[in-house]
Order: sequence, then C-alpha cells, then structure tokens
Amino acid sequence: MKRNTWQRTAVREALGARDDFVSAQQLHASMKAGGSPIGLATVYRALSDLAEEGDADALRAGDGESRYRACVSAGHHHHLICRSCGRTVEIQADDIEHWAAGVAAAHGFRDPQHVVDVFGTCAACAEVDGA
Amino acid sequence: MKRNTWQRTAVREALGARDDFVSAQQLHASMKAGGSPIGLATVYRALSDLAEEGDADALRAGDGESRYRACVSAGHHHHLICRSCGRTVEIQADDIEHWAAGVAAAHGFRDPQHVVDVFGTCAACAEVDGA
DNA sequence: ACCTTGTTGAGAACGATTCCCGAAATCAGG
DNA sequence: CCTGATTTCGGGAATCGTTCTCAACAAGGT
Repeated sequence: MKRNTWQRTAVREALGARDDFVSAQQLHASMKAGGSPIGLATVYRALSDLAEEGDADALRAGDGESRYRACVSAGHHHHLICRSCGRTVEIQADDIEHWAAGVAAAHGFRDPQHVVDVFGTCAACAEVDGA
Repeated sequence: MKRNTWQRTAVREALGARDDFVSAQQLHASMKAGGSPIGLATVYRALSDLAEEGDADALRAGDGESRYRACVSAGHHHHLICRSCGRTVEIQADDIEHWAAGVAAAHGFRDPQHVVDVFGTCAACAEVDGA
C-alpha cells in the first residue's frame, strides 16, 4: 500500500513550484535550504515514484544527472528545452507518435516507446550569449 | 594537435566491428579479452573523442551507462533500438528534422538539436519473451 | 489505542566516469 | 636517423550521482 507522508507531498510541491527540469540533488538542496529536514534518499525515492506514476517527467541529461519536472499535461508529450537556462516548453505532436509507431511496426518491433526531445537556445539566452 | 596512436585506432575498429550499442566498459572488456592491453581510461577518452568528431553515436540509456555505436551513415539520423537485445536500426526521417526545426523556431529557440530514439522489442525478442 | 507494515534518513556501498601524474610514444625538424 | 617538445597512455585513486541497508518511525486499518 502507498502511504501519504508529508515528505512525498513536500517533494511533489517543491517540484511543482518550478517550471524547469531539476536534478534530484538540486531539488533536495533547495528543500533543505527552505528549512525541510528531508533526506536525500527520500527525495530520490519520491521522484522516481512520481516519474513512474506519470506525475513527473524524467530526463537523463548529457552530464549524467537525471532531471525531473512536474508534468503539466496529463497525456504523452515531448519537450523543447533551453540548453542554457533549462526553460521547458511542452509539445504535443501527434505526427511524431504516428511516425514512431509506423517505424517500429515497419521493422517488426513491438511495444514502441520513444524519446523525442528538442534542445535549443531560447531567445533570452541567445541574446545573452551574443552580448 | 591530435596524434594517431594505435590505441585510438583499436577503439575505432573495435567499435566498428559491432553493429549495436556498447558501453565503454563492455568495449574495454571485449578488447582486453581480445588481447589488447589498452586501459579503461583510454577507451573512455577515445570514445568521447569519436563521439565529438561525429564518428560515433552516443546514447545515454536509462540505466546510467553511456552507450556508443560506430556511425554508419555519415549524416544525421536516428535509431530504432531493441530494448532487449540492443539490435539497432538506423532511421532517416526528414520529416522529423523539419518538425523539430519548426517547433524550435516557433518558440524562438535557436540552434536546435534533437534527440529522437525509438525503443521497442524486436520480433526475435518478442518471441522469446512470449515463449 | 494497537498492531502491521510501508517509509524514513544517515551513511555506507556501488558503479560509471574522470582526474592525476610519471612513463612512454608520437611527430616535426635538424 | 636522432632529439626535443608535447601529447597520450594507463593504473589507480578520486569524484559524483544514485541505490542500498537497517533500525527507528509513523500511517492506516480495525
């Protein structure tokens, strides 16, 4: 049975309060900074639970850290992520779903899942870079 | 200046000899098994060099390991990967490129890069599973 | 309130990757 | 073919993110 602890709630809220991808460590640090005595292991557990239940998106970045983000839209979707500031835009793309399913089927693959994320430099960061 | 050592060549060849994604550790192990006295650190260095030069694809899997694969097609492409046996199919998908570029542009993002990989269970593995 | 059982948290354990640095190898020039 | 400058190697130690361990604790049902 899944129990309802204040720790899980705290993680859920802390994640929801941000609108970009955060690593487990970052989240833990900011919760601690906010006065919560929560443990690191618990944050990890809560985050992977959230990801498993579909309430959060997990994303393994290039630097070896897993990043999480509260899921706004309930359904399946993809992300447009600023590689500089981490700002994230959720994207619906039915075409991609169909394409992925089609490609998988064409090669005899079953139960297709796909990872589709677009990274870029958002307008704001591009200006800073250029400056 | 980049020097041409037999170690780098060995890594390039060992990677080219396989047609699926391998982790640095796996590659190092198989090279050692093949009699090469190459060091683990060197394999890591060579692989990230190859990835940087575009001669290899890097892919960070869900289990925390980076996997590499020799790039067959020179251009940009995506992969269809069996989550069970690791067999990989390269996919060209111009539609995706256009879509990604369009999405990025629509949100003011510059210099778009995208990660598009499809995972599934290939026909062979699906049969084994079902058996 | 009580008992059962999932959860917590501190630190240890772990595995992948990177760093360190003396030794060896490579390339360019003489 | 030597020589020197400089890169690369390699083994082990260090680092870093993540997971595990386990005793103490707390949530829920009754």
